[in-house]
Amino acid sequence: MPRSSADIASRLLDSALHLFAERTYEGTQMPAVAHHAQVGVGSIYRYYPSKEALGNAVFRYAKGGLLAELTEATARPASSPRKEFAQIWRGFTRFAGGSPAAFAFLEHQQHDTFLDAESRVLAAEIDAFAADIIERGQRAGAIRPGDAAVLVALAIGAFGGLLKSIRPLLVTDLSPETLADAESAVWDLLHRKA
Amino acid sequence: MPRSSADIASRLLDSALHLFAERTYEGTQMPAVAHHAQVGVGSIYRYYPSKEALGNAVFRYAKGGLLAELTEATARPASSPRKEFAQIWRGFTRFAGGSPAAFAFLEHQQHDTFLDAESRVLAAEIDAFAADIIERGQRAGAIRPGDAAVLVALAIGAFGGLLKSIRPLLVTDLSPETLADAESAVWDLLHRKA
Amino acid sequence: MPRSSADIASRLLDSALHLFAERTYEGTQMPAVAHHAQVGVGSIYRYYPSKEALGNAVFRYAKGGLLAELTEATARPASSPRKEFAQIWRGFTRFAGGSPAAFAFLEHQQHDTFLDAESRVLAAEIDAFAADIIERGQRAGAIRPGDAAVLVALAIGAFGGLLKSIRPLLVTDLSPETLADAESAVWDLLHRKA
Amino acid sequence: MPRSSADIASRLLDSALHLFAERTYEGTQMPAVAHHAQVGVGSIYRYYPSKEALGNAVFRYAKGGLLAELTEATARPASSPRKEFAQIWRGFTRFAGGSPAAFAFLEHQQHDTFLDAESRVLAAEIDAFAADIIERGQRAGAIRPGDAAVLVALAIGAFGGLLKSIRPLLVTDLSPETLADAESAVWDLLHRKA
DNA sequence: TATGAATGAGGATTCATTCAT
DNA sequence: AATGAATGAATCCTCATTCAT
Repeated sequence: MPRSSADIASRLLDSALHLFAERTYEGTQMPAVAHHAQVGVGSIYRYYPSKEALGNAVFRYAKGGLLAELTEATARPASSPRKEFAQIWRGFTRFAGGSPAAFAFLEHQQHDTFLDAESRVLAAEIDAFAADIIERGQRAGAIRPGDAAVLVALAIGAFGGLLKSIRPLLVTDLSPETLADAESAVWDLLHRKA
Repeated sequence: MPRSSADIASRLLDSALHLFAERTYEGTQMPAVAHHAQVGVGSIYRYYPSKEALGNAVFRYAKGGLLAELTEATARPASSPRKEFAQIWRGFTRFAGGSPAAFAFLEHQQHDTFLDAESRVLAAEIDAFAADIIERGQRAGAIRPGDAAVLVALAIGAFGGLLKSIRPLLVTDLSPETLADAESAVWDLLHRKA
Repeated sequence: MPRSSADIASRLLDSALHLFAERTYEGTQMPAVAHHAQVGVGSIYRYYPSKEALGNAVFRYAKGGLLAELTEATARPASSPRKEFAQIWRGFTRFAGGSPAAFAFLEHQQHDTFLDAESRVLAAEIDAFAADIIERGQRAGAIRPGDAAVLVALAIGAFGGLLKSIRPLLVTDLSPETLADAESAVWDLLHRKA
Repeated sequence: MPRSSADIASRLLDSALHLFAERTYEGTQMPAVAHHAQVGVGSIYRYYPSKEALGNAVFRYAKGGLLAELTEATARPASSPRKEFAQIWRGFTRFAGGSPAAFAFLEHQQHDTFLDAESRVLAAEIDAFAADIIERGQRAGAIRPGDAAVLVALAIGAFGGLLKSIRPLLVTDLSPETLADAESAVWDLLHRKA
């Protein structure tokens, strides 16, 4: 089972993501990452110049994954705001189901200690993406008025809360009914009542 | 102005809370806590046997503060589930406004690394308290059916998201209108539609 | 035998000087310095922020010691250039005898890797001090003409070579006759022949 | 343009010499040597079993070069001790001019950490060669009496000091006059005065 | 034969904790 | 009781050396 360079780099990314998600960036030691990735400590530094760089790579990997999922989920035009919300919900669900660690890691609030400028830009992009959808819904009269950023925060917060409430953070452990109930609850949070 | 024991102990708690909220439990050094509390490093150990103990004390201090606020907010019986929700919302708002650091700290997901059994019990109590209120509302037909824990998670998550969206985490920076809008949005999340 | 702060700082300086002289700055490990000074590794960092800072402190300590010795040796005016040379020679001899490690360390050529600006200034001062004496001797007609810096380099180089030739670098191991012979040889190197 | 084995081995030697001279043996990394020699790191180990072995090879290469230069310079019998000294001086000058790095490297004092027995023998040979010349001069009454080793040390030290005083260590940067002046100064150091 | 990615022991530095004052 | 200097285990990172290609 020969390991290519890309292989090692990505295994390091995955290992770091898992450990950071579980025990915090600060609480994870480089040797632990190496061990989890089944690689020598020194090898980490061949791919990432420092722990901080690794932290940023992990952040961008996770955030980028979410962005990709959302982009894909909303690729085909939805026939109604409710449908578009369903697409988004599905994107989040798939992302959280496919990469629970990535979702958990992004939920952490302590990124400020190591994020660099580029990472912050990416984070802002996602926020803009989400705010844009909300604003379209508002113009269509389907979503309640008010600061789009606030509505985004409420909705994503709710989704995050839902995930946090289950251990380990596996959406797949939620029954389809529970998930559907949660979806309509969050839709009601956003929806403009008649 | 000699300082009483209780004085030092509580200043340490406050300082630790602030720093933990800002830079993570793992990312905060004991000397930093001592410095912030204007106390010698050695003194910390007269009040808290270890960093872990301090971390748990801080957690219980914060969680206990929230519980107290919620208990007080719901002290007088509410005339309707919507009113009771308003009480709860007010409790959260007051708590987050009065101790932003405490709220921020509780939002961190990484407590698992240092929480002891007693702290976990306290955390469970709050959850039970919240679930109980939801269940009462469900029995009264005012809150949508479904797993109460899930609804709690969604609502608290939404509130947390709202707070996270503003920097620094100061509810007091939100306009009364925004806050009111958010409150009804979250109520709609919980409310059983006709 | 309680150890004062100044005590530790200076013992660290001495230990580092000895080890740097013996095995190079690069070849000396911080734990070795700590061990030699009978101090914990961490303590080094209470007095010197980094190995580089320690290296510079050692350099300034050694160079400053030489400057002090030379200043003292030439404190009282000499009645002739030859007498002044004898004073200088005595200064070097006393310095090399009293702090063999300091002399040996200064003879190393590899300081460039860690010296900071302040250290370089000090080094330049000594050079100026020496050049000044040579120039006075030249004006008095006692020292051969030519670039003073070159003459300084030749004379100090000769003295350094003398020291290097004995192991361990102890001037005190040289017989008074040998030392006197060397002194007149170096004087002849400088002296203007009739 | 495939490179022969000897080619690689000698380029490694040159590169190592340059880097060792500039940044110390301890301060030079094997990858840096490989890079400078435009060779893969692994290749070093095909020619030199270890860094220590490379260090010794470099030392012997440099010291051997000096010995060769001196041997050649003194090949034809000199008509007087002063002429013989001129030959030696010329040998040193040519060596230092032709291989500044080699000369600089030999001036380092810290070889003790890695020199093996064979290298020490070679070093002793050079010393003997020089002492022998001095002793012949003494017997001829041209050089001052005293320990030959001490005189060698003084003279070579002076020459070394001269070189050190210029940056970068290039004899070729010294004017012919300065060089001639220095030569007679050092001769006066050795010369028996009437 | 030449390479350079992979390794892990070793080096500089940090920080929770102790203890003499 | 309060302090903060001292400590050394633990952390991040480097680099001599190996080995599969």
